[in-house]
Amino acid sequence: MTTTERRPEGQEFPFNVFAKACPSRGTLEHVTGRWGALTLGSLYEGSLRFNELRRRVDGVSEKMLSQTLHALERDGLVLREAQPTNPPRVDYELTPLGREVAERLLALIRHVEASMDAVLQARDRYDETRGAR
Amino acid sequence: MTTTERRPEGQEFPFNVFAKACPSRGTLEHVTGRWGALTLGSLYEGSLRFNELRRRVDGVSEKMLSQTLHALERDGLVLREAQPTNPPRVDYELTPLGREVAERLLALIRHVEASMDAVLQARDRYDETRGAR
DNA sequence: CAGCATCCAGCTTGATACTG
DNA sequence: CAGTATCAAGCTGGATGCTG
Repeated sequence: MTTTERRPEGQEFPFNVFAKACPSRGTLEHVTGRWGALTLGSLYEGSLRFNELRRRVDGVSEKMLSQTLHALERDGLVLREAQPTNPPRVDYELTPLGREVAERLLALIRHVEASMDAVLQARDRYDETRGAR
Repeated sequence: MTTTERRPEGQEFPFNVFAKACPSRGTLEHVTGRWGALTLGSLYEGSLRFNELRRRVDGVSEKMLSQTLHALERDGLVLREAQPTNPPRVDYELTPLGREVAERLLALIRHVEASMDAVLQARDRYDETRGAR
């Protein structure tokens, strides 16, 4: 009856991203954040080394990539494998959980990419009608 | 042959979110941003007024919600319908395009929520092994 | 190669006050 | 109700320099 009810009966999740205090909101932000999304998307195609990732994710800084990878690793979405060689070699790959998440994420990304013509047209219309403000 | 090839043959999209300059990256950020995601998710269940949205999206400020709605409206994902009544009444709802995007987004959100037990366990493991640094 | 530590500019955000 | 305007503050994130 309350307005906070958000789940169909009998399928209640304990976690609700719409609630400020829910930890799922933090994980969603790691996943959908600017660099998190692109990192997961890149790793979906296979494991990559640090600097390979850096090149794939156009525009990411070393610091941000490192930070992003730590968050994703801590959340159990990315696996870090360091070879004790010289020079050092570290491979990053998705965990099974990371793969599931990345699949959904990529479905979203691909759909956004495929919608960009419509989006750009919508922007033009919007800017035209209210452009002069 | 180059490392920038990211699409299967014959199915090339003109927009690639992995490229820094691609406008799809901006739209993806509107969609997946902290408030964008929760706004789209809320509107998926039906049209809502400004302050209803504000209550649904726990923690959003007036300013951020307003800003978020503008971006989503401009991208053609949200429709703003203002009734010229007094007091004013404004309803926000998803466009067909917004609906398609929100569907993918919600699939992601639900999966993250459903994975939180595993995520929390992964965090515990991570903090335990490297916690003392 | 694969990072971490530090510094700091600037953008994002939240609070507050005000308008139609 | 449905916003806009303004301002301070804090966090994000880039540049730089250094380590193993």
